Amino acid sequence: MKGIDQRVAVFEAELRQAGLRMTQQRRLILRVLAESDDHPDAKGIFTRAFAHDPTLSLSTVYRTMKVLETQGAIERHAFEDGVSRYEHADQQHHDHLIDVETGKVVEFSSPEIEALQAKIAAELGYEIVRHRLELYGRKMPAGRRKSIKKNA
Amino acid sequence: MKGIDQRVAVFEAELRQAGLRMTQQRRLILRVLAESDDHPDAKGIFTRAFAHDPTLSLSTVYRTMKVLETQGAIERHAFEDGVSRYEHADQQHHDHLIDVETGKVVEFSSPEIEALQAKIAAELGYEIVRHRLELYGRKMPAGRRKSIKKNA
DNA sequence: CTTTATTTGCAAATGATTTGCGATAGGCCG
DNA sequence: CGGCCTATCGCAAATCATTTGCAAATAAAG
Repeated sequence: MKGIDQRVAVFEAELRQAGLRMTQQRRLILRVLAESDDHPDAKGIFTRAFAHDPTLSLSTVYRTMKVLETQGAIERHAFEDGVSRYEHADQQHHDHLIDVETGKVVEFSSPEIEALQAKIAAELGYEIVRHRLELYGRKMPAGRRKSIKKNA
Repeated sequence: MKGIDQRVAVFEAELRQAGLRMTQQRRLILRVLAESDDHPDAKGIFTRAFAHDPTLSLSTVYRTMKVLETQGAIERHAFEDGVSRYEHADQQHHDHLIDVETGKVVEFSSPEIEALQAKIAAELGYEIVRHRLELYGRKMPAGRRKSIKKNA
């Protein structure tokens, strides 16, 4: 858990510059987010934050998420379950692999896939603005990790 | 518009075999779907079908879509706007490119990307069950279709 | 410490999708 | 063809996640 205070400070500066305020609840939510290494949804964030401040309301969480997203401090994702999940944006771009059994989210990135996407879009006459790539998978029995053969 | 009746007949057989019934509304919705080459949502399907049968209800559309999906007759997608969109499933696998300006959906498929996905998943110890790949793009001025350079 | 515009909490409003229930109608039998 | 039985339908009410109106609370600036 290092760097959280700095991150909060940076965000506060951005807020100020946008004419917004750094409130107790925003500070708290920011902290909860920085301490999370998973992809919690609004209710999850609310629950964790509520433990520190029982006066916090769920709508404040939603409103704060929107502000954070607008400021580029977090990223919002909507996986198959439909709800919005969030993660702080201080990391490089990546996509997600979701374990269909446990719901666990694994991050990965592939320049090759990105390049292919750009190529495909270009062939169709488009340039990519953004994309969404989610793999839903099941853990393989350890041992045949390297065989990517056609035994699907 | 050919083959629709056959498609409906095939589906009717599948239904029967599952102990379900082929009703007027299911027939109608199936027809509307077969005649659509876009990716309509429940409301859109309802509107088109309602024009042929003003007694149809929206809940019936939702219920029917679930049945159709369970029977494997259609595929359901949820793009960024959140609503479920449907398309008939009698075509080979493909992904989607959504025009961010017009909302138009273009279909494409890329064996290379599929292969890369499988490879990445395998490296992480997973085998892919399914995936979701959506490109959100903007139409390029015709002329530089082939240049996929770094002029983003 | 006062002022003032931003935020908050709460409750009510949305919007998409689902569901309970009584009425309707397919599919099957005779 | 006439009925029976259960699947399905239409409708209204219920969910669920998320948003919003409004009055009270509170940052931030002077």
